Amino acid sequence: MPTISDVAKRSGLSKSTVSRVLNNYPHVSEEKKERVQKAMAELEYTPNPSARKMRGALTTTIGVVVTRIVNPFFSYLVNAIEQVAYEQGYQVVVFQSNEDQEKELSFLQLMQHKQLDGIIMASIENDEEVIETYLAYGPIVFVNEYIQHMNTVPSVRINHIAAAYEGVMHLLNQGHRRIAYCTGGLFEQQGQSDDRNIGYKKALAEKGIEVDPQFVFVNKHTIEDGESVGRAIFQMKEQPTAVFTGSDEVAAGVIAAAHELNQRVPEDLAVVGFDDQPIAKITYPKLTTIKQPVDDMGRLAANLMIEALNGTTPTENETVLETKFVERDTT
Amino acid sequence: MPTISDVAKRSGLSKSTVSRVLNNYPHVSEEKKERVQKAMAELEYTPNPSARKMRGALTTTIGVVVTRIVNPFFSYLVNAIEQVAYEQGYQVVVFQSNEDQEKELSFLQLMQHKQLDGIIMASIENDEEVIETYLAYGPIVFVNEYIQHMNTVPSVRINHIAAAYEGVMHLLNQGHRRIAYCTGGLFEQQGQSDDRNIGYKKALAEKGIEVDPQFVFVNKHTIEDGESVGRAIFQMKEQPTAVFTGSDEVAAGVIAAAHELNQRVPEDLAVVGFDDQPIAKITYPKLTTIKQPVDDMGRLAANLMIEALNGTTPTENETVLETKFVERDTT
DNA sequence: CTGAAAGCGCTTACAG
DNA sequence: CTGAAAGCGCTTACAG
Repeated sequence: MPTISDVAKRSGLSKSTVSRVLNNYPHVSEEKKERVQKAMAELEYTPNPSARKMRGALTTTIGVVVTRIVNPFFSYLVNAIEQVAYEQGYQVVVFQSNEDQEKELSFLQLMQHKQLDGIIMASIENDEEVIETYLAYGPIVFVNEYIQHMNTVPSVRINHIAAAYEGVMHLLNQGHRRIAYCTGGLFEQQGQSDDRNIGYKKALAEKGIEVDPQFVFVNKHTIEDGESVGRAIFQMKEQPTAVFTGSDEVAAGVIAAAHELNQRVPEDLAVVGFDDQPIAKITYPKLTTIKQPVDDMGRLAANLMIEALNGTTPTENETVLETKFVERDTT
Repeated sequence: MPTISDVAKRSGLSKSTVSRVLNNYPHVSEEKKERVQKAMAELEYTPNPSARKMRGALTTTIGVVVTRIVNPFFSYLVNAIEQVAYEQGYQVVVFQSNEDQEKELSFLQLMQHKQLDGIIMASIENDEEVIETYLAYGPIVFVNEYIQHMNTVPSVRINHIAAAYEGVMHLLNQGHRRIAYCTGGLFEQQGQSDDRNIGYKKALAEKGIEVDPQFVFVNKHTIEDGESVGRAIFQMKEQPTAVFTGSDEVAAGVIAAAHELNQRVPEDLAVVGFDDQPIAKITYPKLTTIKQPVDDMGRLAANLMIEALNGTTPTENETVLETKFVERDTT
């Protein structure tokens, strides 16, 4: 591997000068600049990133934390972030926390030694106080998740309350009164994860309907989870006539369970998904769902990060994107 | 950030000694070792990875190249690799090539400056000669894809020929004679990507059936691709009665098209997928497919890589895993 | 505009 | 068993 000294020797100039053209330092004469560039090309020289980092230079690497990359929502989000980052000359490295606080912490730590310039968090396991500590080492951007009232970190997200409200209200307007509800989190909790719950409760309350605890399913994420929810529903004495799920995958599982038990969707059970992933179009019937602008979210988060890295103070500290109710055939 | 000098000062020893305990160097007295460890703990010292890399030390980072992370096959593969790597103290960073040679090349280059210890390639865009060059900088392992007769790089894969043969033969045995075929690649080409084509042709040949070029769809990857394939099939004068697809996603798209056009699966068109991804269970009817042992593939590839990094010559240079034909309701 | 020198935080012969 | 010193490949004041 050729080093900066090799380039200096070959061009007959000093390492300082080579370094200056490498970093687009303004005051280098055109002539020497060309000599250096010629030498770099001939030697196929590429700077050693480790050496640069040690000098405190930027790494042009952005970290993205997600819970699980096999979740399509996250893989599409990462994809969008990567697109923007790549255009701007940044590399992105993806970290799976698996909802493990310790793991997430170890990723945050990578900023300390300049292995990462900044971190985009699409999931949050640690507390506000902990995360705040790492702000000293580089910018952090929240996307998808956020922490309420924490304005030291810019966030990009959707209005979960409104999205859930809209979905549930759609079912109510269709005449449904017994509406089951699935969430990936818990039903009684604090912070952002409670937003969809609030939307559900709000819609019900407006119609004077009380929440039936039996109809609430917590901690549901996968197709399998959805299947078991479906089976549970169809076994109930007083069955719900509709279910609002937290993700297209759970919804797809519910529909699969309906087929299994020879129940009709939407006649016996209406189903609303969340996300509008590709699978929403291959369930049968096709899934009514709430479209998240996942590409926009990723792109905006990436842009916010790059702005922060360039020292620009972000114009928006809290970007809330619109969701879109997509009516298909399961309602 | 505390440095090695801080630890040396605090423990009253030299940097050399600190470095030795850091690297588990054998000849350090128990007493000094403890003093160093105490100082490290008190200072919350963590070594600077950039400085270590510059000295040529391992980075304990493994790169994984895939075409697109939004492809579930790849996200599950990455997930499995990461699990093993994490247990062994390695970090993995994922690279999307988007089937771009240049991009892939830039990832390979990261080994040159020790940013990456080794690379697991789940997709291959560059030629054998190019890839071979980078072997000088670190180990490479192929998983999923491979290059025929290239025995300088260990590979983990399935027998694509046998898998496709089995799927097509299943249809033939059911009496189908007009069997369409979708591939993610081309139909006439060389190397590994041709393997499934060979299996298809072989099965047909055994029954004395000629390939109908009209029935061959190339370059199909997504659900949307599958839908257009389905529409094309149902428009044909002499329709195929079955289709063997290259992925569950394409198969799901075909099924969606069938629903749209009021055609029955499998009565009007039998469908076989490939991969056995989660979506295979939520199509209606449930998808008959070929299960790839994606977790095993990922785990084995990761283990091969770690062995290579530890200087062990791998026992197997070419690991071929079994696929499993999973009959559900679309055939 | 250009170069010599110091230093980033480590590791590793070389002595002892 | 332990330490002083050199060096990995860069960047950046400091002079000129």
